[in-house]
Amino acid sequence: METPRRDKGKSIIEALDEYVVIDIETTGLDSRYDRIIEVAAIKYKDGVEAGRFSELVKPSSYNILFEEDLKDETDYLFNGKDYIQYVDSFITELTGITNQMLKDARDEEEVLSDFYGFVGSNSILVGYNVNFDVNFLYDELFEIGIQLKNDYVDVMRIARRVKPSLEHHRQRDLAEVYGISNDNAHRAENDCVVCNQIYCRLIDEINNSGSSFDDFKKTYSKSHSGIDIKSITSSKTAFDTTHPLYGKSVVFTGTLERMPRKEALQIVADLGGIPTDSVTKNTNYLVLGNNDYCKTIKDGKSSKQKKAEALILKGADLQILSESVFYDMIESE
DNA sequence: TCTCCTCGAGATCT
DNA sequence: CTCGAGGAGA
Repeated sequence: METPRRDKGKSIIEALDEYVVIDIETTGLDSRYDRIIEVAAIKYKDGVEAGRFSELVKPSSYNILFEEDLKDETDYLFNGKDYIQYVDSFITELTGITNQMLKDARDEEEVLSDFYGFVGSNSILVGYNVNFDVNFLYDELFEIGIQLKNDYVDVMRIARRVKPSLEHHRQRDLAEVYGISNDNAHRAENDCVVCNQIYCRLIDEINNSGSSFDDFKKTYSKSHSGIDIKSITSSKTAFDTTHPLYGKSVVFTGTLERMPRKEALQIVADLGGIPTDSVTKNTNYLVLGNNDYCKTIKDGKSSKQKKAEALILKGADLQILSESVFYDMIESE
């Protein structure tokens, strides 16, 4: 069971003059199972670098290999008892980071604590598909008692809008388009430098296009669903931690009878729950409103409900509630 | 037109 | 996750 990322910062579109570019390398793509192996952050102020942090990370967990798994191309360590592996050969190939390098690195608690100290709690983070990095960092910082709340600018999001004709919008593609050298790709510090150059070039391009960056921002402003889920936060600081909705991720489907969805989401937040708008493995409750009006739903079940039912079959910690049960829950405070 | 809600398709991070 | 397209209702 996982806990939702409470109070995680939100994705914003901004042309900042003060920010921190971040990048991490990890043992894989899945923040539930993989670990951070390198972190980097570079501060910029008014177009000038104002500090740099870059360090390898020794993960808190590793694989133990059996004798028969010791292939020539596999990079492993022998600690006197077991053959251990932080990273597999794919990651070593991709990043150039070896098990030997990680063995000599500081523990993740120390590095991440220093990293957060460098970045600060009020800075705005900039990165490429930076939600990936923020999720890993949120989870690993949370383990050492730090909550990462910084808002972040995803350069990839801007790149897609500025260069819609490009076939791909990977960091390396944008680097190529702008003629930015990318020799040390997939080392965190290098990727920060490259990401920053792409960010600056994109901003230049927007400002030179005849309209302002504010105009550019407006093309995002009308939120897609009508509800900006991240803007729903609780004004309270203390919660009843025994309330059934406390710490739970809640999703609504359909139209509620008694109140607009936005109001219901606000109530969830005020009870210490986490308002969410899509069903994932992290979802704890799905509240069913009325879907009668919606012709696209043929068999009476929304896609959210179907997804939730599938997750429940797989043993997820998720309950489907009727609207009235939801009202009972919020009134039993 | 604006608000609130839906589905489906398509990328990127290591 | 993000975005585009579209229904329903006021």
